[in-house]
Amino acid sequence: MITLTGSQEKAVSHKDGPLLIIAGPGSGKTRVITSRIAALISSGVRPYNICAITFTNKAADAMRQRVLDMSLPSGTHISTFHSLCVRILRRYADRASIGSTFSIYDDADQKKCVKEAIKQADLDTKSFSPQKMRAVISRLKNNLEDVTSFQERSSEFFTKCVARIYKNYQQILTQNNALDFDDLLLKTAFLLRDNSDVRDELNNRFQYLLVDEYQDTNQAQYQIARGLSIAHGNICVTGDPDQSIYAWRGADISNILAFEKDWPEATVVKLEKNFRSTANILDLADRLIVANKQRKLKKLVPTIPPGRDIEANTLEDEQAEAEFIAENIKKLVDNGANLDEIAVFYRVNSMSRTIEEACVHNKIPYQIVRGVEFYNRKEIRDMLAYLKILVNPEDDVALTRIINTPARGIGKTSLDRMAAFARMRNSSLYDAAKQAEQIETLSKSLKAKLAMFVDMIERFKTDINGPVAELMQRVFDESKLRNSLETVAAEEAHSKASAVENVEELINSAFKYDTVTDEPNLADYLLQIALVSDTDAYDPQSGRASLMTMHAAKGLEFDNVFISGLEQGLLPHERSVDDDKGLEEERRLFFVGITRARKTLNISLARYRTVHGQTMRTIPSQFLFEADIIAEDIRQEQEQLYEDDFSQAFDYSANSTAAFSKGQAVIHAKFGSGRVKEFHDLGENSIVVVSFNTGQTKPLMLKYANLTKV
DNA sequence: CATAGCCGCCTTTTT
DNA sequence: GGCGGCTATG
Repeated sequence: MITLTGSQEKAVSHKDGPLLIIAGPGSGKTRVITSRIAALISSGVRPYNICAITFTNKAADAMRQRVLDMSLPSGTHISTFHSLCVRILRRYADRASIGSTFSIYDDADQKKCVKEAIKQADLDTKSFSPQKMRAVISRLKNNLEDVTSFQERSSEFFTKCVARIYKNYQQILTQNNALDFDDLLLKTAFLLRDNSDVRDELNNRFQYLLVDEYQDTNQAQYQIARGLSIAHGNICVTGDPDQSIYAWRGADISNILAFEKDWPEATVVKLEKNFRSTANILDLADRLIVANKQRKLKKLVPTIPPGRDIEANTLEDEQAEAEFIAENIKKLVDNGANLDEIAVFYRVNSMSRTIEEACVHNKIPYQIVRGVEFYNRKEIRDMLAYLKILVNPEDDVALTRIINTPARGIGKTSLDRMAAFARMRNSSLYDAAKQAEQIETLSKSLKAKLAMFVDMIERFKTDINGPVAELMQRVFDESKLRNSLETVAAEEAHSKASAVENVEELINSAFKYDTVTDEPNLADYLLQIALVSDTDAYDPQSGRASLMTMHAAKGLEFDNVFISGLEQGLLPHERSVDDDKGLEEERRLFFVGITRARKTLNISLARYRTVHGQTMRTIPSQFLFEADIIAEDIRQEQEQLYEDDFSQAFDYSANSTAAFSKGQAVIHAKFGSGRVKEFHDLGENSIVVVSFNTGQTKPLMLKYANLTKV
């Protein structure tokens, strides 16, 4: 039997009208949401009329499971914003002026299209890098700025160029009958804004709206939530401004701060008690987060005794750190801990490898919760491109990818000729392939090859309505993709997890989809899989330790947590420290990491770390000092180190030509030119701190840095 | 048209 | 250090 606190009770039983739940970490927020769904249902609301929106698929799955566990009648819509938008857009495709069989483009597809858009605008990809332009366009879309409004707003040369790229990019997407991730939100927001009948219909369909992690909604998501509840005002949002860690993706913390202004009659419930972590852990989290100025004052109220002290340790390098973590995991297990209850967090995915190796070495079973690595594999993308073209023949990106994969003698020249033909006819590449006979520039043998290709695709197409796994198996075999992957694998027998196995894993997941879906079909499967990331594969009962980024850790909790890499440049990350906003978000990220831990928290850093092939002396994270975590240990060590450095530097530089003096202009192979800011002479371990012209300041180990004096 | 080899580019976090 | 894309060669 679960007892609710007074404020939880209030949040659960609140019925009509807007409700804002400000909930700190570990406050039982998810339980409150599910209980609220139950309360709504028992008061007579049909599950069908309830819509709950979560931040990740993983969270949606967990909530669905909880609803099941409570034996509630099914029918409640539970999904992420993106999945909900896909459903809405498919249903109202004509109203939104999009084809109902649209492809969803991810980052890599987007980048290809942006590159093409830059070329079409006669701009060079050096001054306008596809990567950057992609990010700029993404940001514009998240802020609901469409091509027209951006064009009107741009007056300077640069922004005008961006506007042209944006326009071309959007045109390319339309031609391919494709939407990118951001379009899913933007098109839905505009659909709701511009069509009162659609809005009314959806308000009637979803009479109660719940949005979790509201602090991480961006402008587009905000407008969707508002549009979906404007008629009835039955919108319940939960969030914690201190856990906002997606501003880089357009998340707007003011959405939650302004909720009471949007809905003046809103009921506000605060859940401040923490039922998760020991008082020691919460103390630390509190000490850290008070440094943030952009926040509403809030204190974590512990309900659990102090427990174990927070551990903090400095290790020699990242291998030693990983080894240290692995050994401590072993100790925990020896003392009876369950591996499911152990997690290692880091700032960037690339740090997983060292820790993974240490786990292997120490025979610790582990699972890595990665971003999108699986779906970024070449063989997976190839396979999915085959499937996409079956559903959406307009998808030129998919067709370009597979028309000669595996090699079937249709090279770049032929593709260019087809593209010219397609442009003339204003048709797709696949259409050009179909009409190959009429393309005069193509040789006879090419026409035959294209006919065979088209024939194959058309044969696959007959099976798109029905179970997916079987079709995928066929495509894999008959396209000869399997064959070509096997050949490659045979040549390099030592290759990693084989490409064939990866595709088979994909087919397995499709088989699962077939079994749990009422009317499985390829179009539906592709839309679903486009929104799935590896992160969703996290299995809370795998019997293995979990390795993940702090972003991926959002919403999870573990008895024992390790946080690694507490170093300047890493946490806070160097790309985030330019302004206070970025720094505060990094602080919140660390806050999220800390508050995942129930019982023990183990923080670590390395003195030396090799990043991108450069071994560098690290500087302990400012957060350690701010939160007064390892005051003595590290502070003493730091002071000692710097004293040693300076005295030696003084002695050494007096009679050495190798020494770098302050202000010396230098050139570095990677970072370009800069000036020496500090020089710590430690013999062969000397460190030069250089402030580069790029604006970055880096401590470099002399023996690795390969610096040239100018 | 295919292949191999080289160059240059990027590398924060994710739906 | 890894990948995609480009170029030179067969």
